[in-house]
Amino acid sequence: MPYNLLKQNINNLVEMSEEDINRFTSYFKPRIIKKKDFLLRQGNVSKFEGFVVEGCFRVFTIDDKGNENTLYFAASDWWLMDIDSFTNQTPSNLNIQALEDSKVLIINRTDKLSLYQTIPSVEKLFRVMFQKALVAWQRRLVSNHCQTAKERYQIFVETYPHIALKLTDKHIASYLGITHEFLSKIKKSLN
Amino acid sequence: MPYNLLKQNINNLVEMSEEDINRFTSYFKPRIIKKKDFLLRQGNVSKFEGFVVEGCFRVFTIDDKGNENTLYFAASDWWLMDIDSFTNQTPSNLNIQALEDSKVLIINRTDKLSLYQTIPSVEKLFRVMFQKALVAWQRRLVSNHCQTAKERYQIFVETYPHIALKLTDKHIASYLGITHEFLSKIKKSLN
DNA sequence: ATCCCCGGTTGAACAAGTTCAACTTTTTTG
DNA sequence: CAAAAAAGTTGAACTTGTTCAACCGGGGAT
Repeated sequence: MPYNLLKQNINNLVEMSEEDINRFTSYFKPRIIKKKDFLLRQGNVSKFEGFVVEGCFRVFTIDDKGNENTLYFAASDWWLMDIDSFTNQTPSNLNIQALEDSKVLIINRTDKLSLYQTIPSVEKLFRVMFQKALVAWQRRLVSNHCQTAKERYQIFVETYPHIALKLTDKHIASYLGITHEFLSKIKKSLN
Repeated sequence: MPYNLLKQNINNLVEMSEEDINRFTSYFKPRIIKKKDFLLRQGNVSKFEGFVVEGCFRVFTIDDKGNENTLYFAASDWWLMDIDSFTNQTPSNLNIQALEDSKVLIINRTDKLSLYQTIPSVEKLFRVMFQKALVAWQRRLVSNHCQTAKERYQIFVETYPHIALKLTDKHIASYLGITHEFLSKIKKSLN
């Protein structure tokens, strides 16, 4: 039952009536994404938001110089969206790619926008979700400024050991904002 | 009329009835903060959220090694809060200090929490506000990973020329995540 | 089974940013 | 106004992280 995971996730964020939760989640459709396939490609306009039931995704952007930068990884129980493109219907700066065969629940934009209006607790759900995410992003920036790449690497693998297992060093390096060569040297220095 | 600026700011975020806006903003109390005084100190628990009417603030944290890191500056028309401490009532990691004599509108925690429940459009207001802020923080992290300090400095002064004028180089350096000595060398190289 | 492509490793030269210390200039305060 | 404090500058030595190029090894596609 993939919907149980979603419902549980919502329950951990806000108190919401059984009825509201059922109605809200009923708009999500399951979708299978094969390894290496894209849920969203840079340049396209995002029409959906997603919740990962199984598998793992990488959300990254490629800049003018061709550098890949990973914003975050989304494994089971994580949300997946390009807020900017979804909200403003502008071309996305993000790529969302499956790192392994994955299962997601998808809600489309039209449905979500109308649910904001018809189920007030959905506003609260996302207010709380964004609020939590904002704190995490602020912490990450400070961590980037105050800690060395080595420290950030250690904290990352300690904090997300299950996710780290699914990732190549290239992915981790692009998340930490360093080259994969340098990450290799960091790992060597840790022995 | 300081409340007009606040009302205008809200109107730019969401559509809200005259009545709701009036009721919501009526809970904000004006407060004067003198230059160098603190609206919040690291270690204390935040009981308020604020909106800057006049002046300028710096929101920063001091880490274990004694490094100051500036999360953001808040001049007129900006919101000012420690979301984490306000939400979870945990000791704050942030300092909020006035860089010049300033005027803010303050809402206390009890009032805000009850307004979330009594005025549904307040949920929406903050959902949209946090959503926008989240996009900005994601962009800032990518910018930090993909651009040099020199590039980030130039973009900062171009994007916020009016704020940059009020800041010392130390403040700007701690926002960019570099030492003030290095910022001095960057500025020299730009002549 | 084979090929090859991709991920990871290593080294050397280099660039970006830090540290510390000494000094000058500007701002604050009594 | 004077004195002191804070902000900014500069240089030299150092650390952190990058770039490029060469090499190794294993897993996927055919």
